[in-house]
Amino acid sequence: MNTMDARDFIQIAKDICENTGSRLTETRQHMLEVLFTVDTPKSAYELTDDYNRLVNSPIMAMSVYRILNFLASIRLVHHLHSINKYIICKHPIASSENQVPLFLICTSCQQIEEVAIAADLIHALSDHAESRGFISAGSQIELNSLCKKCQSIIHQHSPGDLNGQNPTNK
Amino acid sequence: MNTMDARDFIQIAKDICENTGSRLTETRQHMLEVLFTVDTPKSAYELTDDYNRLVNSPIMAMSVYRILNFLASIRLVHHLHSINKYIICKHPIASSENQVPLFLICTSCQQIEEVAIAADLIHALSDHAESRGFISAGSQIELNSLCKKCQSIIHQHSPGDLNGQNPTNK
DNA sequence: AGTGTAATGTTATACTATATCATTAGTTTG
DNA sequence: CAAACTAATGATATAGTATAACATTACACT
Repeated sequence: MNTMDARDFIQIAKDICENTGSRLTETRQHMLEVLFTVDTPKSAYELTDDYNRLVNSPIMAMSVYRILNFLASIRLVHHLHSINKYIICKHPIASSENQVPLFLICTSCQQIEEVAIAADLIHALSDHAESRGFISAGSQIELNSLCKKCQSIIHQHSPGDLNGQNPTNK
Repeated sequence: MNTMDARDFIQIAKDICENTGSRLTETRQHMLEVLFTVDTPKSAYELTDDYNRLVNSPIMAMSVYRILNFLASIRLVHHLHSINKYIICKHPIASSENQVPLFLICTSCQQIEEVAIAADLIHALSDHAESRGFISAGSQIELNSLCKKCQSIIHQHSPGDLNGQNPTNK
């Protein structure tokens, strides 16, 4: 399905930048490569470490934030709010079509699946919004879930508590 | 629509606590009253200030986090990840029914509307999850939107940019 | 009253994010 | 080509968010 390599991403990024008057600088390009390599949600500081491990000229967190914001603005990176981490966009093409990213986030092991779904599927939701006077502004949807692996693990240990909502202080 | 007052919330909280072996302490109760009073999404530190303004015996942020986590675990408080703020649950009854909270978040003024929607409406989404081996774990859905007021304001100033995704560094 | 546990107090610290100003690197224009 | 302009990054400081760890208090149950 996802047969794109890092070069494809960089080419797409270049195209977007040309169309918007921004530039795909060396650091931005390196960051894309790092994101493509790690391919798992990471915090900005984790990405700073990854960058400095994988790229010769070091970078600071401040710059990483700026670059992540930039890459998110051209929709090549997603910020997953519910776990506060960043991940490369798996379907950069879909942005031109009528699609919305759906993120399945395993609340146990934080494995992610990004699925591009038809925007129609959230029409029922945006209808609710409109009935309240809101208009939906193309937000991604994050679905707390359990991946197959963690389903079986948790089933062994505590069948019944699938959402970690037990009242507790810890 | 929402005719509940603070006492109703506290009664519900008491019932939940009785059923789960936890306790609705004075601080927890006060926090519920504060949340009910402010009735707008606030950060944990903002709530700390509010609490200390409204309640006589002072509290520290550490305790606020613990109490917010507790109240979220019994679903009387929602943590809105996309803006990283907390708000009281407007539909505490719905938890027993087959409903899911949908949050309309105005990305401009951060006004919130909480709507309880039928869980069926997100079946199409959880079907996607299942096809990937994930099972959905009752997550809330946050929809970035624009409220009526901000729609007109933004329409006056920059028609066309409704989602703030312009590539930029600022 | 004594024991066990839940909840909070207290202090410290880790983690996340942005403000600000200086500098560099392209781009445009004369 | 040099001057002027703007985008992007470097560098430092600081704001804002969250949790760890241990002490203490309050309630619950024999």
